Amino acid sequence: MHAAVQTLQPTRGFPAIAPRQPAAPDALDLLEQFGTTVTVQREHEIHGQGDTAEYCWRILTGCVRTVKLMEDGRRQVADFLFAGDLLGLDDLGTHDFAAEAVTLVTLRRYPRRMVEALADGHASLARRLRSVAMTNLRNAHDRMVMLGRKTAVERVSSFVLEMERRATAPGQKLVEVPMSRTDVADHLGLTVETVCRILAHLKREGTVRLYRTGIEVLDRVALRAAACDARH
Amino acid sequence: MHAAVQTLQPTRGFPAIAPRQPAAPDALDLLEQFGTTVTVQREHEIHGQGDTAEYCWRILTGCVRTVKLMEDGRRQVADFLFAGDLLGLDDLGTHDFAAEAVTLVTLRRYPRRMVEALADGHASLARRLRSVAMTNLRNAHDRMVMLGRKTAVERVSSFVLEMERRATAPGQKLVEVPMSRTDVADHLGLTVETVCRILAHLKREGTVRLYRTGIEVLDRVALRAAACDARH
DNA sequence: CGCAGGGTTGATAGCCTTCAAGGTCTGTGG
DNA sequence: CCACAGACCTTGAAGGCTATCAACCCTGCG
Repeated sequence: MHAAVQTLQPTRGFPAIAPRQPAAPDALDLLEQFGTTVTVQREHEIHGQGDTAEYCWRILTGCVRTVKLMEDGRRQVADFLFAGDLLGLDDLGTHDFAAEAVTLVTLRRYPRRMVEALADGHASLARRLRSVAMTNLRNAHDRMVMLGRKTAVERVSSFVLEMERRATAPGQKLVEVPMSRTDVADHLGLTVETVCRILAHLKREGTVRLYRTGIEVLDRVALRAAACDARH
Repeated sequence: MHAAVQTLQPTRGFPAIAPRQPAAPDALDLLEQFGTTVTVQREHEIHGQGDTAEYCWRILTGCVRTVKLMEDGRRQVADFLFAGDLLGLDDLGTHDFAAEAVTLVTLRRYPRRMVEALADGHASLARRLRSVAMTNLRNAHDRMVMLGRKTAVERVSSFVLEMERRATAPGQKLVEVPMSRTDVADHLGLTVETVCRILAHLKREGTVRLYRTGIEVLDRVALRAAACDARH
């Protein structure tokens, strides 16, 4: 959300997204003195599934996906994270999913041990950590409804709307969609082909326009209707 | 909407399940002085979706379901809770789902305001609250894999195994399944008919035996195989 | 220029849903 | 005690949504 900016040149490809609250005081600032800035190349791992949770991160630029794998290779993308989002705070001793860089990513890294220690002494930080976990839990519940009860059209439409909300640079019309169709499919519990077909359908209907790494929403009303009420 | 809430003593009917850690000191004990024991009749609401989060609860006996509803009536049961489980701790200002009694339920109720206040002064409680939220988050992630990537047979098999782990009285062979087939279906993202058919299938295979309000696992190896590896 | 990987589109198959009809159990009232 | 109503459960048949399989396109890159 704001983070003292590091000594890094802007990355090409994926634009930094402006923070929601430019200069609000945040209990997480307490961590700043223990932070280190790191970069991770695209498609590289930030942490693995089952890794001991030594660090947590705040995303400065780029896009991260959190992934759970089944033994036979079936994959579920739990979430996509963007600039300002937090990663790895809400884990017990080990990370229960892998985190991978979708684009080139810059992160601010904090030792979990320090987070825990500081939280013991600062109730405001403890509250903030709880709030983060609860927000993530709420999102997880929404996603359970999506995966359990929504049709393919509703899932894809919901996804586009969520990306519009979370991954659009201010003043931009274009929704950044840096992840592959496979990533989207594994996030929505669908196949690549189904995601493609539904995006093509939305395009034919004049609801969206598709670009190389982005989507433009042309008819937000129609998209919202498709997101919640695709069955007639 | 807090129907049928009354202070009362322990009920018979649904057997109490022994807590995991009989006498371990628990930071949540700090809340005990602010607790009230209440009962809720079966099929009555404990809190509604969107209610302000005034209270949280610990379940003493019975079974609770947490439910999210879509406008058109589609329903997702996020979780089933049993004796020893906590409810409503991991919400922000409002509950983002409803909690309903599946059976007659007895609860220990605590004011959220007190929880927050105590947590500010007791780091151990704050840690415990974080741990609860993180455990729930982890479960939610597992459920996302189930809903997004598992087949119907795998979901039902996983469900039976989970109930065996969470809802079996110690020394009992019978897995208590107090919720209706509809509840199970809405939990697994399936229809009632599919749940029935798959249970019947598992019965024919000799994997389980079905009773009125319970299931007996006859072949745990086969069930585990069906839970993770139903595709050949 | 050829190759590799991702994206798109088409045809077919299959899993699960939908629709329909009985069956079973429980609580209630005669 | 028995009959009956209603809710839930079970099973069958047919259809639809999405997956699977396959081919082709497009783009970036060595």
